[in-house]
Amino acid sequence: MPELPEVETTRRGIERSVTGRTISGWIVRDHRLRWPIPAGLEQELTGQRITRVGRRGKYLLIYCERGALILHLGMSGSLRVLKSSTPTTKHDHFDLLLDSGRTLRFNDPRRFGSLHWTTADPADHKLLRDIGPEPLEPAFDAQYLYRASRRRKVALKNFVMNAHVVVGVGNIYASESLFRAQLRPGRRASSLSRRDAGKLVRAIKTVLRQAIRVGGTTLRDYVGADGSPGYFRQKLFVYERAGSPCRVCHTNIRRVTHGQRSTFYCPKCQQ
DNA sequence: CAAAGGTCCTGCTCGC
DNA sequence: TGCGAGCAGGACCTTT
Repeated sequence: MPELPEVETTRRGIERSVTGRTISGWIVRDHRLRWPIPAGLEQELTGQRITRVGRRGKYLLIYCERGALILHLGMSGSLRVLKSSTPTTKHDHFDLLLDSGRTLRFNDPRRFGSLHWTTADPADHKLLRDIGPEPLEPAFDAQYLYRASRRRKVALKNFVMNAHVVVGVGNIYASESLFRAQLRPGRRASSLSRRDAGKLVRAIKTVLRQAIRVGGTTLRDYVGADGSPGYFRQKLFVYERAGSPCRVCHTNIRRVTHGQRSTFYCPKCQQ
């Protein structure tokens, strides 16, 4: 999916168009997502003003006067700001109509996305309650990651992709961050030294920040709120580069599988 | 046919 | 023996 940089790009992309606007309508065309879109939201939402657009991990938070929408883009979801008269296409699941004559439209072919409504603090929601720190916040530091990795037998790659350890790092950025930190993805998490933990934390922060700066990574479906792709794909060092020479040492990049997901690394740069 | 950016849930194993 | 945490695998989908 959309990993953290793509979700953050979407957040920034919709922020200006929706903040302060009043919701004038709600249309559900296909309620089938990871969980069915809650019924009765039209009553709930119509007439409310949107106060803020936030993000927690890969979840977008659309705060309204009397509650908040919690939206996940899943593997193939995208959220766009369009004129409400724009014709719909396949896999358009819902429209959040605004008093500006525009609409927030969610499209998701694979239906792994989700939408929840809460009148409580989203941080207390079941989906968000127990997840790890934000990778770009100071709380995510070498000491935290080092401690969290003690006695953990999983591969480092799976460890950093675990949302209970740190949020927002998915398959692309896990491989890219481990390359930048010069660490083998298949190593046991427990083998991290304090120094390695520091390198990995810095690598994750740098990679995510750089990706956000260029609007994320577009491989297939992903587009930002204005329909434009992200440009980080051109900056990838290892992801989807199996068989191609490493951009640093020219050794061929390898692809292996960890927990049914592809992992890419340079056998020379990453030890 | 395989694989594609996510993550929740289940059931098993391991170690205290 | 019992318990909880950690871990692997399955499940959910459509498209290329």
